[in-house]
Amino acid sequence: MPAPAVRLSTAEARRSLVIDSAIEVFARTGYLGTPIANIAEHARISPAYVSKLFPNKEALFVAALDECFERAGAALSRGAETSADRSPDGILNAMGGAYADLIADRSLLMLQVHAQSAATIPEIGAALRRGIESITTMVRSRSGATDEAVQRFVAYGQLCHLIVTTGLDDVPAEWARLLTAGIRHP
Amino acid sequence: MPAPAVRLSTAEARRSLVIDSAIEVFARTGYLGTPIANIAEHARISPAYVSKLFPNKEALFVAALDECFERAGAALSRGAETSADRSPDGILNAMGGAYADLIADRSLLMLQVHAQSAATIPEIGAALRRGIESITTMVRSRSGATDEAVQRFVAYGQLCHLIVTTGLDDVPAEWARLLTAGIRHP
DNA sequence: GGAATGAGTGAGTGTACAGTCACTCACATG
DNA sequence: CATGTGAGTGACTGTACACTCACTCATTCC
Repeated sequence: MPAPAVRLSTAEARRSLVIDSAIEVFARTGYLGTPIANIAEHARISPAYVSKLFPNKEALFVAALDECFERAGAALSRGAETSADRSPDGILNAMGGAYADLIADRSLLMLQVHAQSAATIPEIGAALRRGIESITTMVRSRSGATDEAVQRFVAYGQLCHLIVTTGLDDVPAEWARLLTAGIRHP
Repeated sequence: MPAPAVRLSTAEARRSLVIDSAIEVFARTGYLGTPIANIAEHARISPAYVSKLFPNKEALFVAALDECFERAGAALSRGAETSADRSPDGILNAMGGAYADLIADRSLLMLQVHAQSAATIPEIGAALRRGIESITTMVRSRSGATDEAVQRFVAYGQLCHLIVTTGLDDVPAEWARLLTAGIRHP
């Protein structure tokens, strides 16, 4: 009978689901702080099968990080497309807004922070550089902004990471207000 | 007279030495990635005694982080004092230079990155906020710069962290040059 | 029906590590 | 010399966790 033309591998589907879970759970507790078993539980799968789908924990983290940058790039791209103001600064601004929307749940952002902390593991450092490269080049080419403006865009993105990791939003003090002023973030 | 071969030191002196070691070793391998035994070895002391000097690993990390912000604050303060240009921007600039000198060895900087990754542990998050508060308020009061300029100062400091953790200096590519351009760092 | 393939797991194994505890030894004081 | 105090440690305990392996079960194909 007209069975599916291509035999779909359920393992591939599982891999995607596990990566989704990995992004969420790694983001919460970090690379070393997250047992594979917690990711397995979140994906409603046995720990043994996670270990069968990925050669080791490091590879799973890298896969999650890659996917994270994939999504961030897509969001920035969408932001650039839908910007009403077509000037370089206008497009940069729209991209910033799209990024802020994307990280309304903090998983993508937190995963980057954890990756920075684990960047001495060669594969993780390499994945991080790949991701930053893809973001940087895309921001530059899609906005047409100057090098200085792109650098500033990234710098304020990093400030945003600091604000979120330390929960500065909820600190009712002058110095905290100073740091968070005008920064779009969750 | 001739000093005895083996000299017992006071617990207070030991604590300082252990904190020095902790800054260096934690900076290299992170909070969860660093066994207490490695810090003990670096301090030429038994692991058991480290556990006697600090109630637990978390407290040791917090002590190291506090000391790290202490040193950073002192460096910024020195930078502000010795600035030839007494305008707010000139002082900010001098502080940036002093900070860049301080983190020539990357320990202080890396420790902050690891602290961000471990900030969900309440005591570590609190220590991080304390440190950032002290830096921010001191930069503001010593430089007399506007809120916006202080915010920018911190944002580019965070960019500097990104550059160091990912080793962007050693990446010979256009996008990497764009991000590192004009940033003073080790 | 029955063989082959591949999804998925339970029950381990080995190891690393935080924290403890009973102890030894250095030194100051009377 | 005797004794008290505090520096410093070796040996241990309990636990958590990455990864393995022999296995079961469902589906597909002949």
